[in-house]
Amino acid sequence: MAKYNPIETENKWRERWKKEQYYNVDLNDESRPKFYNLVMFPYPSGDRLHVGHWYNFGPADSFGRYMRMKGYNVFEPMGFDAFGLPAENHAIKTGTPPAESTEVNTATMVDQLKKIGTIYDWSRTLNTSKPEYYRWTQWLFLQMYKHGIAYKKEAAVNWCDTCQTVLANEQAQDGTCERCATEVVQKPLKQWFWKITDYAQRLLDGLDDLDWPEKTKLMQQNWIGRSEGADVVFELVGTAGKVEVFTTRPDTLFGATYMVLAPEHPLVLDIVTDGQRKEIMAYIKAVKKKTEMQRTDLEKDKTGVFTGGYAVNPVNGEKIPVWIADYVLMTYGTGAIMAVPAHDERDFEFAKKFDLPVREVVSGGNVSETAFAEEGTAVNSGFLDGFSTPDAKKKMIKWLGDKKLGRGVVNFRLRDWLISRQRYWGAPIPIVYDPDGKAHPIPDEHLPWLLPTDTEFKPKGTSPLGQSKELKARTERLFGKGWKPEIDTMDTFVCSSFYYLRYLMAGSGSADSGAEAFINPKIEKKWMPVDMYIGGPEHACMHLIYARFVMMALKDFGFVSHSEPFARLVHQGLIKYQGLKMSKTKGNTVSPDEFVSFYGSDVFRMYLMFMGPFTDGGDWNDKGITGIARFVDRFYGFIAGEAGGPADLGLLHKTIKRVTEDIEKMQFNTAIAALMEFLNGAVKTGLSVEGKRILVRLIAPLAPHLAEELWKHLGGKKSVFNEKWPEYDPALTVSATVTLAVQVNGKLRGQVEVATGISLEEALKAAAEVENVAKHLEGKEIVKKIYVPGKLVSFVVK
RNA sequence: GCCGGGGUGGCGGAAUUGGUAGACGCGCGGGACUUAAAAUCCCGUAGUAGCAAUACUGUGCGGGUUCGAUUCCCGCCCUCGGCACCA
Repeated sequence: MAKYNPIETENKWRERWKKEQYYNVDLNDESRPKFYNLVMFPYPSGDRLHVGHWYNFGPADSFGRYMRMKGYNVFEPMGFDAFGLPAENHAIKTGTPPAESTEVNTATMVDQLKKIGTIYDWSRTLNTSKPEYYRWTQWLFLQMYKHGIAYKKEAAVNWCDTCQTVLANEQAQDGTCERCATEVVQKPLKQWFWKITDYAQRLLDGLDDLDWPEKTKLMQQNWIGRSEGADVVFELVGTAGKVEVFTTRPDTLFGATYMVLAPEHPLVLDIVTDGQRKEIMAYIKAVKKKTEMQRTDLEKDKTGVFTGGYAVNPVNGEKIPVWIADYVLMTYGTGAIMAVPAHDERDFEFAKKFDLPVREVVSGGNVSETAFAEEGTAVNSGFLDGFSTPDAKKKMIKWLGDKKLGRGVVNFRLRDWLISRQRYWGAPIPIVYDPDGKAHPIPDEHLPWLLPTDTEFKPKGTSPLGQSKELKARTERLFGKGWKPEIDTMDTFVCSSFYYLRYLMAGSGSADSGAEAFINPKIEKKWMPVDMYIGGPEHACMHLIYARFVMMALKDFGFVSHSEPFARLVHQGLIKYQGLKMSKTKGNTVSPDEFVSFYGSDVFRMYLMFMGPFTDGGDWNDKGITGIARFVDRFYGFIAGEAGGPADLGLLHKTIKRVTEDIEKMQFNTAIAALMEFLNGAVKTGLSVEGKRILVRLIAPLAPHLAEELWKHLGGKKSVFNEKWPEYDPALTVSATVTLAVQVNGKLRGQVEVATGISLEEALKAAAEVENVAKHLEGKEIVKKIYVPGKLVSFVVK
C-alpha cells in the first residue's frame, strides 16, 4: 500500500499555490458571488505562533475553502494589529524601538502563518502601525472631529507617582503599580472622547438583523444598557443650586428620603457644610484609590458621608439630607440619585446602616424586613395612590413635565469612548493647539502625521511624544511659533474599528490600491458586509461595538453604504494549557511547530478541529493526535489503492449531507467523525472511483494538501479547490427501514426494525410483539400509547 | 459583585422544537501477524449483579413538571470569558 509523506507533499502544494498566485483575489470578478471570510487580525507579539492561533485560523480557513468550493469568490485576508502596550513595554525594558521589534515579529509570524496552508491573499495584507495605514486612523479621527463626534473632556487615569506614568488597568491590579508597588491613584486629565452614545439606540436596534450568537447580542444589549425612566430636578436648600437625578422608578418619588451624590459630583463642594468638610474631603480622597468594581460591589459594606446639606423633594416639599457614597458613579446617569430605601436594595442597605428613614410607597412587600423592588400598587403617594407601577410612572412623568421639574428620559449605561492614550506606540492624534491652547485639526494634506522617533520610551511625567523635539519643530514649522502638538496617541481599538474596510483597498499596483482614498465606494458596496467574521468571545463588548459604531458613523458621513460591518459572527473557543489561558508571561504557550513538522499541517489542523466544537475551545493535550494521523494514513491508502466494490449510495449521500451541514454550522468535529465512519465502512466494502472523487472533495476543506495530492492521483488536472462541492440527493439519504425504541412506563424495553413510512397501528402492533416488551405488558392495562414516527413507541401501563 | 457561557465514561467529546445517553477518536484489555518489538489489522470497553437473556444505577448537587428530562422550571455548587487603558 502506498505510504503518505505529509511533509514533502504539503511543501509541494504550498509552493504551487504560491507560484500560481492561486489565492490572490480579483475583487472586481463578477462571474461568481463574493464571500468575505474574515478572522480577527492578530497582535504580533514576540511569541511564536501558538496552538491557540492555529485553533483560530485553521478552521476559519477550512470554512473559506468550503465556501470557495460552493462557488464563491472568497476573499480571506490577514494582517496585523500592531500598535499596543506589549511592544512599548518591551521598548522600555530593552531600548529597542517598537517599530523594529514589530517588524521582526510580523516577519516571523508571516513565515509561520504560511505553514498553515491557508488561502490568505498576502497581496492585501496590512499593518496598523505603518504610516500608510495609520494615516487613515488619523483621517477617521478628523472625520469624527469634523462631524462633532470627537470632543475633549476631563477623565481619570491610573497614575503612579513613583514611575511618573499612566498605567493600564492591567498594570494596576489590586490598586498598586505593577512595576514598583506604589499605590495607584486616579488622576484627572483632559482627553479625547468619541460620542458613541449618540449611536446607542442604533447599536441596539441593529442587533436584530445580525446572524450573531444570541449570547453575544445579549451581552451587547446589557453593555449598552438601555433603561427608561425620568430625570427629576431637586432644589438645594440654602443655595441657588439644583441637582438632577436619573431614576427608573419615578413612581417612587414620594418614598425618596435622602439623596446621594457621586463623590466626584461638582456640587459636593458647594453644599458641604463646614462641620462636614473634613470628613467629606477625606472620603473623596479615599475613593480615588478604588476601582469601579470595588465601588459597585453589592456584597461589600456600604460607605458614605453626610454633606450637611439638604435638598427638597419636589413632589412633597420635604427636606431630605444629601450624602455622598462611592456606589454612585459619575459616569452613569447624572452622577446623583434619589434614594428610595423601601424599594431599592442598595438604598435599603445604606439606610439601615446610617439610620435613614424607610418609607413604603409601593405595596406588595414587607419593607421593614427588606427592600421591595418589584411592581405593585402605589401607596403613601398622594395623587399616585392606587395606581399600578407602570401607570404611576406615566402619571408622575406627566406631573413632573407639567411643573417643569423633570421629564421622561431614556438612559444608557454605555459611555462615550475614551480614545486618548498617554503612550508612544500608537497613532498620533492629528490635532495641534494654537498659542491660546485652542485645538485645531491637522489638514488632510499633512497626513500621515508621523509618529516621531526621537523619544525615550521611559516615561517622564508626560506622554512620551512630549519629549520629541522633532514633533515640536514640525508643528511650529507648519503652523507657527508657539503652536503645540497633541502628544497623546489613539486607543488601538480605533485602528481595529475599520481595518475590514482597508483590506479592500490594500495592496500595491492594483487599481484600487489604497493611497488616495479611504475606500472605493463600488468595492465597498459589493464586498461589505463581511460575510463571516471569526474571533474570540472576549471581544463581544468592546471591539465588536466600536467597529459597528465606526461603520454607522462612516455611513452617516457618506463614505460607506452599509451600516453593519459583520453579517455573521462566530466565536472560536479559548485554548488553554493546564487550565490557564496561554500567554508568554505565564510561560505556558505550546508551539505547534514540532507537531506540524512531524505530522504535517493537515493532521494538526484536523486534530484541533476534532478536539471538540470550534466554539468550545478546551485544554490542550496531544493525546489524540495519533488518531487523526492514523485516519489520514488510512484515508490516503484507501483512496490511492484499488477502486471497486458495490457503491452504497445511501451511505455516501448521508455522509455528504452530514459533512455539508456540519461545516455550515462550523461543527468540524462531527464532520470529521462522519468521514471516519464512512471510511470505516468503505474499507470493508470497497468504493468506486466516482465515490472516491466525492470523498476527496469532502475532505478537501479540512485537509487541503492531502486532498490536492489525492485529487491529482484520481486524475484531476487542476486544483481540487476549483471543483464543485458535492451535492447530495435527499431521496437517497432516507433509509427503507428504521429502528424504533419501545418503552414501557418510560423505560426502554426493546427495539424493533420497521419500514420507514409505517402507520400508527402497525407501529404499535410491531412494538407490542417484541418479546421483552410483551413480557412487561403482560397482565397490565395499557392506559396510553405514544408513537413518535421514526423514533419510538411508548406504552403507559397500570 | 455585575453581565454572559460551561459542567456527560479513565480522557477529548456525540446526542437537545422533551423521545434508544455515550457516535467518532484516544487510552486500556484480549487476539492475529512477527524470532521479537514497532507499525498494522480484528474483537471488547459507563458502573454494579449475572455464563447469558436481562435487571438496576447513571449526564455537577437538591427539588419539580412529564408516559418519558443531558434537554424545560426553581434553588445551589464549581468553573471559564468580559467589566470600558491587555488586545
